[in-house]
Amino acid sequence: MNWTMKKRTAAVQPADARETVERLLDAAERLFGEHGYDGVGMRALAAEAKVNLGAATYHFGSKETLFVATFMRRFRSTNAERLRLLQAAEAEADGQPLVVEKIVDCMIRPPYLEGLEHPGFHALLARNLFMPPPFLHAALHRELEPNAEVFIAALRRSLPEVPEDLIRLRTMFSMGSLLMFSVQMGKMRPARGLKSDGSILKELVRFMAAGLHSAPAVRAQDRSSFPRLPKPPRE
Amino acid sequence: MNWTMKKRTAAVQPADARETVERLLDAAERLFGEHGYDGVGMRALAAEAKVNLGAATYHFGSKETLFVATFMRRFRSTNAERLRLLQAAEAEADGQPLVVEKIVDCMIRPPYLEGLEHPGFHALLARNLFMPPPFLHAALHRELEPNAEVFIAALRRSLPEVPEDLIRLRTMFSMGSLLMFSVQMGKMRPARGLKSDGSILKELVRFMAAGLHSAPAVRAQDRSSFPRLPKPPRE
DNA sequence: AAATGATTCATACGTATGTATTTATATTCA
DNA sequence: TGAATATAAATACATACGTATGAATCATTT
Repeated sequence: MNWTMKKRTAAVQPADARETVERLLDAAERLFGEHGYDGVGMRALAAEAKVNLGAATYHFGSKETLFVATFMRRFRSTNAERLRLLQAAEAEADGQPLVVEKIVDCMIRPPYLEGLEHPGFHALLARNLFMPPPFLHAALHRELEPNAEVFIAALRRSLPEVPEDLIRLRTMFSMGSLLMFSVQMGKMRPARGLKSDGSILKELVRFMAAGLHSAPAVRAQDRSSFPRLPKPPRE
Repeated sequence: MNWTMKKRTAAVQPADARETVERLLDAAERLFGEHGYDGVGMRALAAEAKVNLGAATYHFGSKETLFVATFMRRFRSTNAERLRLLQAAEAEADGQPLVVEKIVDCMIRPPYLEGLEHPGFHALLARNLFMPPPFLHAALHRELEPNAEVFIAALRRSLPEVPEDLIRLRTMFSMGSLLMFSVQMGKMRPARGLKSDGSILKELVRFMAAGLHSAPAVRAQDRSSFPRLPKPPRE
C-alpha cells in the first residue's frame, strides 16, 4: 500500500502498472482540462481511465498529486523545449541579438505543438496557467521562473530601447494572448476547422512582436507595475 | 416559497430582503472569483454573506442561477458602457474612422473601472470569461455578440488594410491580454502596489493597438481560421 | 513450490454537497 | 385587527466526495 516508496526499475514493474498510470494521466488530462480540478471527481477519473477507484490514490497518493503530475507531465517538457529552441537560436546568431519574432516563436511554438500532439493539453493549460489552484502554484513557479528570466534577458538585448519593466509587462500581455489561443485550440476537435498548418501561430507571433516593439505609452516614472511573477504561497 | 414569481415593487419589499440578495451577490462575487464555481459551496456562500442557507435557493432558485446573476450583474453594465463609449467617440468624430487606440480603449476601460470599484470582479471575469461553465455560455454569448460586431465594424473602418478575419483573430488575442491583465488586477489587494492610475491600462492599449496595426504575417488564402465566436451549446 | 511484494478490486467511512421541506417570524393589505 | 404573504431559519434527504481498509490476484524471486 505504500505509494511513497519510490519507483522500481521498469523491467521489474508488472506489465500493466504503467498502463494504469498512463491511462489515469490521460483521463485526467482530458477531464481536468474540460471541467477543471474541482469539476472532476475521482470516480469519474477512474471510470474514464477504466481503472479501479483505488488505483488513483494507490499510484498517486491523492487527487492533488495526480493533478500536479498530470499538468507537469507535459508542462515540463514544453518548457524544456522552449529553452532548447531559444538557446539553439542564440548559438546560431553568435553574439548578435535575436529578432524579436524569433524569441517569441521559441516561447509559443512548444506548447502549440505539444497541444497538437496531445489534445486536451491546450485546455488544461488555458484553464490552469491563468489562475492555478494553490497546490499547483509552487511547482508552476519553480518551473516557469528560470525560463522566464532567460527569455526576458533575450528580449532586453533585442529591445534595448524598451525599459525592462515594460518588457515584463508586455510579456505578460503576450502570455494572455497565447492562453487565449490555447483556449481556442482546446475547443477544437482534432482535425476539424483548424488545419494545424501553423498559420495562426505565425499571426500570433506577429501580434506579440508588434506589441513588444511599440513605443512606451507613458513615461517610465509614471508607470506603476505589477509584481514580476506571482509568488507561490507558503509551502 | 415560490421564487419564480416575479419581482414585487421595491416599495412593497421588506426592509432587508434587498440586503439579503445583495449580500449574497457580493459574497458570491468574492468567493466565486477566488475559487471558481465548483470550488464554493452554498454553505460557504451563506456564511460569507451572513444569511441563512435557505436564503440562496429561496431568492435565486439554484446555485447556477445565483452564479449567472452574480456574473451578469457587473458584466451587463460593463458591456453597455463599452458600447456607450464607442458610440460617443464615433459621434464626436462624425464620419471619420476612429484611431485604433481609441477603439481599444473603449473596449477595455469599462471592465477595468468596474473591477476597481468592485474588487473581486476582475478575478470573476478572468476565471469565467476564458472557459465559462456551460450554463453561463448562452447568456455570455447573447451579451457579448452584438457588441463584438459593433467593435469589429469600427476596427474595420480604422484598419482598411487588414482583412476582417485577421481583425477578428487579433481582437481575440487582445481579449487574452485583457484577461491576463484582469488576472493580475484580481490578485491585487485594494490599494496595494497598483496605484490604479491607469498607466498600465494605457500600456495595454498601446500593446493591443500595435498588434492590430501590424502587417499580416501570412497571405490571406494561407490562413486557416477559428470560428468567429464560440457557439453556445443547446439551450 | 513457496514466498514475497506489488497491484487490483470491492467496499466502507466520515463528511460535504445542492436542494427540499417545514416551522417560525416578520411585513403588508383588507 | 386579522388574514395573507413574503422572508427567515432550521433541519432533513439523498447523493457525491476523497480517502482508507483489507482481502484477492498477479508477477517475480528464492
